[in-house]
Amino acid sequence: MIRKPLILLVEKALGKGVNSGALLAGTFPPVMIGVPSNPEHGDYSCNIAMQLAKKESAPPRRIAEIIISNIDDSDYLLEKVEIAGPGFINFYISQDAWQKALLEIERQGGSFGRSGAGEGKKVQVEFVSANPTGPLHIGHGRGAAIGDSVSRLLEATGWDVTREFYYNDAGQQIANLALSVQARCKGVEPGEPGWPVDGYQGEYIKDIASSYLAKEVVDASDQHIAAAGDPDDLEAIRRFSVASLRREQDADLKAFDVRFDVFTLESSLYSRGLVEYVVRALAENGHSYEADGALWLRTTAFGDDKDRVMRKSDGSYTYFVPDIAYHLDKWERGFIRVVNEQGSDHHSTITRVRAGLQALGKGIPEGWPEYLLHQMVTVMRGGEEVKISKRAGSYVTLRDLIDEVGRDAVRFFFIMRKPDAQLVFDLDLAKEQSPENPVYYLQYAHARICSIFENAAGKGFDAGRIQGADVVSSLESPEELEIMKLLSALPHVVSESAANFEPHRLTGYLTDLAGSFHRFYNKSRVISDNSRTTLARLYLLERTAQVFRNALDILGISAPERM
RNA sequence: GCGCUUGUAGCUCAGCUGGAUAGAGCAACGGACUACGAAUCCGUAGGUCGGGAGUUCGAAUCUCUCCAAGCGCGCCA
Repeated sequence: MIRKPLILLVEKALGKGVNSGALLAGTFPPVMIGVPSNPEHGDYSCNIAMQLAKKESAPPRRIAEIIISNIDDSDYLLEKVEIAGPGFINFYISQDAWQKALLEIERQGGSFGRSGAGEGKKVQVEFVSANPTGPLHIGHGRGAAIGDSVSRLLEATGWDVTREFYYNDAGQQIANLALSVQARCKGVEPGEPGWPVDGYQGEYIKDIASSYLAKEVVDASDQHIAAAGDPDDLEAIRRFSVASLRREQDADLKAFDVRFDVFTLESSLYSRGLVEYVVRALAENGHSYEADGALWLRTTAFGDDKDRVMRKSDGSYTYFVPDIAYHLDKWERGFIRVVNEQGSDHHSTITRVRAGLQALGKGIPEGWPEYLLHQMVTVMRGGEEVKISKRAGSYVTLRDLIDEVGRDAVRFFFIMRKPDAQLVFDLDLAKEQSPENPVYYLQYAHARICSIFENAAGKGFDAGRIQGADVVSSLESPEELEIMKLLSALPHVVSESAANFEPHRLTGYLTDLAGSFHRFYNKSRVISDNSRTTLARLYLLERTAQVFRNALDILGISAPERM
């Protein structure tokens, strides 16, 4: 909000410098504006003069002088401009500009922080994509939180987002699932004769078996299945089991407030003939060959370290063939961008999927689709690591976590660190609703502001109906300025978060904002005998609350008015 | 052995895409409520940015090389 006009000022100054002959013509690097770590160096600084020193063959400080002398600050954005150190240009923003920024925040209201940068173009975000072989666990939770936040960030920057969930409803894992349920139907326990190799041992398998025998009906998001109740009908068991688990996962996602626009079933790629089509197309393009009774794709031609089997000697396809078919389908549905959010344990699929898409020769860009990988979550309970094993049935489910910790805290914890760093989830700490928990820290800030508004209302002040233009000039204390500076940074933080798929930047921003509010609160009284100061501060806090709500909304976290 | 990711204060982590004196929260110690929510604030202490070399005006950030951890490296998904 301040940064952009500043960049424009510098760019215009460069242009004027060229016109007057003081600077050499040519292309300039993009103007970068940074925030100095030392506040004495101004509100913003620019290093363009040092970057140009070589090209202009002039000392950076002289270039900086030329730029400064050509700056036309007609809107009185700047208090002063200085050259410092080796050639930094330090900008000191006028109080007037910070104060006026508040008026702009009020004007933009709920849309402040958002932008139209994506121009309404279509982007698909695929995430979670858990197979229906068990409830969602804590790892899926991280994927759900990151995927949903990134989707919201993309929406906030003007993209038309489709949230998509892909699941494997065929194949070996599902066969195992069906066999496990069947064994339970027949009263076979894990380890006993007749228990399937690699069977799923969790309690939920037993539950599905008894529901099946009781001929229950299951309604999942995309399926309506009535149990046959016949323990010998493996196909009926498979369909019932998948639907049952889909229903459970739907409920988990709903509890987490994560919704999907499209569910794609792997089986549909076969039934629509897409898998066969892809295999044929790859063969026709000369990228496949037969060896050892199998059909191979020459992925080494596209950067892989070895070729991969497409069709096994038993005639079935390996998982990555439907994956390619699925992504071709995404492309043909018109998504110029696709973001796949998944666990980093699947990172080896990236090369294969992209290789397959390149081999199809459809003109799909090499870097398409984009991938966003998150590292593993380790769960600590009682100071010990909880081992996650789906087959043994011992793991923390997402549902347990939400029930114990609360949806907002779980979401916040999952996104507060950059996705590619491992996450230690300390259950005991997260359950403890203490101030160590950063989500309480910032929700408290919002609740505290709302509480001030209530008090103000009791004294006849309506924080929502203050004429900002009349009072903002009273806002000039260091604490007030600190808040104003942070507020106007929101659009930049949102666009950077979205561009890099880094929701944690926004959580960090919110923690900073909460901190500067709490500092202000402890230092200054909002409601006082001085009505002009009171009105000005209420006006400032009204904008602050707005920014909390806008930013928390982009993260899918609530902004409670009391706690 | 190869690939991806990570390594920053005692612990958990930031560090705005190469900028100026590396930051925050916990934990430790010392302070602040007879007024708007003390779920808060202020102060003190705490560092070889894993080690080494290189690139340049300038490196936690880029390159190379070691060391350590996690995850991959199936005719599993």
